[in-house]
Amino acid sequence: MNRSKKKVIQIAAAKLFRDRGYAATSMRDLAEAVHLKASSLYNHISGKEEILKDICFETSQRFLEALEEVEKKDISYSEKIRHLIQLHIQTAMTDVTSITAFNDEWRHLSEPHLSTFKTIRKEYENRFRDIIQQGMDNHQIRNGDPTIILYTILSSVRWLYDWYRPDRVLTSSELEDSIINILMSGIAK
Amino acid sequence: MNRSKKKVIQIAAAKLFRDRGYAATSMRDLAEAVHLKASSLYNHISGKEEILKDICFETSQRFLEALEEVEKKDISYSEKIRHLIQLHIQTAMTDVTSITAFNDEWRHLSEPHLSTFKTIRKEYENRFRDIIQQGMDNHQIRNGDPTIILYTILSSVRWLYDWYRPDRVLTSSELEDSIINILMSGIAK
DNA sequence: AAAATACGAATGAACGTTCGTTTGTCCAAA
DNA sequence: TTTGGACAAACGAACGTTCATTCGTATTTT
Repeated sequence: MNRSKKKVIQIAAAKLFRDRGYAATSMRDLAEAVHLKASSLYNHISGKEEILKDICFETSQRFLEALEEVEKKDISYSEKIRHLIQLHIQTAMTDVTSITAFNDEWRHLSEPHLSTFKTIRKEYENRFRDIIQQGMDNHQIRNGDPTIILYTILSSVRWLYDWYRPDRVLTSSELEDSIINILMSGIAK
Repeated sequence: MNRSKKKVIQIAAAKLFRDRGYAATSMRDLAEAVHLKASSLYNHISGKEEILKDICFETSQRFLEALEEVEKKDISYSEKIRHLIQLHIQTAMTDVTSITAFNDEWRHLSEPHLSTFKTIRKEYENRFRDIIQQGMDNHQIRNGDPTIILYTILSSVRWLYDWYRPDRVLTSSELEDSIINILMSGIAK
């Protein structure tokens, strides 16, 4: 039944990890956030790192699945890139918490999870970069170093989870359009 | 006399803060990095947070001074923005370490430093945003939400200090040109 | 229906470890 | 002779985690 309690802990943890970072979040902090004592947490999870591990791998799983779908779509390469940018923006806004772990806190994983995560992340980047490269080969994307383009895209949306809170006046699609427009067409007139 | 020793500690600390984060860096780790014992550090610094504080405020000081210079320059607004992007790229590459503290680890500051830092940072952002706004008013920059543009620019270079190491094949000016080109003109053909 | 059993969930107390920091001592340079 | 720097030892506090126990609620046995 109560599979939900683990999820509750995970979500509260993701929120704390975002606000204070993994290392600066104590199990007692986390316990308080879910109205428990620290010791009670261990009825639901096996340890602090398990939480981080679960968040990281669930998020990477979601990104990989979404990438897979984009790859399969029968659309132009620049349209695929558009979709992927959209994916990152959407994820940053709908899943404000997990993104932090995925982007920043994964380095606190210990082996063997750390290596596994790095491999998965590297694979995601490679496949994203392939799409950029193909976009260049097909004259849909301006020539340049695909790695620089990749990382610039990936990090250009990193401010969203520091900044974006669901109660903003800006709708998500306005944000989406603006950012995609900057990355695709630049800010200069 | 030995003001230099404090600087050595500060630089080693910045490096560790970048690699492991402030909270996950112990004074014993730091001591080892400068070939001292933990207790000896206190002959040169007053505590862990002082290091972080110094890094954060020295870096913000440098950014503010550079901004000031750009503001004074008699060039177009899009050229000013170009200069500011350049500033962030250059800083990320020449001062790989401090940037982390300035971008990520400042939140571990405690009051009153935290509030002071936030204020300074906010001021920097406001003046940067003003330049973007003026660029729009003078039809040099595409219309849009200046805040979105600001944060997209600021975070689009965030990958550099995770990724860039001085021993790369890519020269800094190649990197500069590429990133500025993406932000100013976009990636689409 | 009542009694016995099993189990999930929560807790306080305590564990060993590591944290940042302080203290007192020693030595070398000035 | 003074002073600055390095160090070992020790400090209380906080860390993640374990453990024995308790409570309430199902499930099974009588």
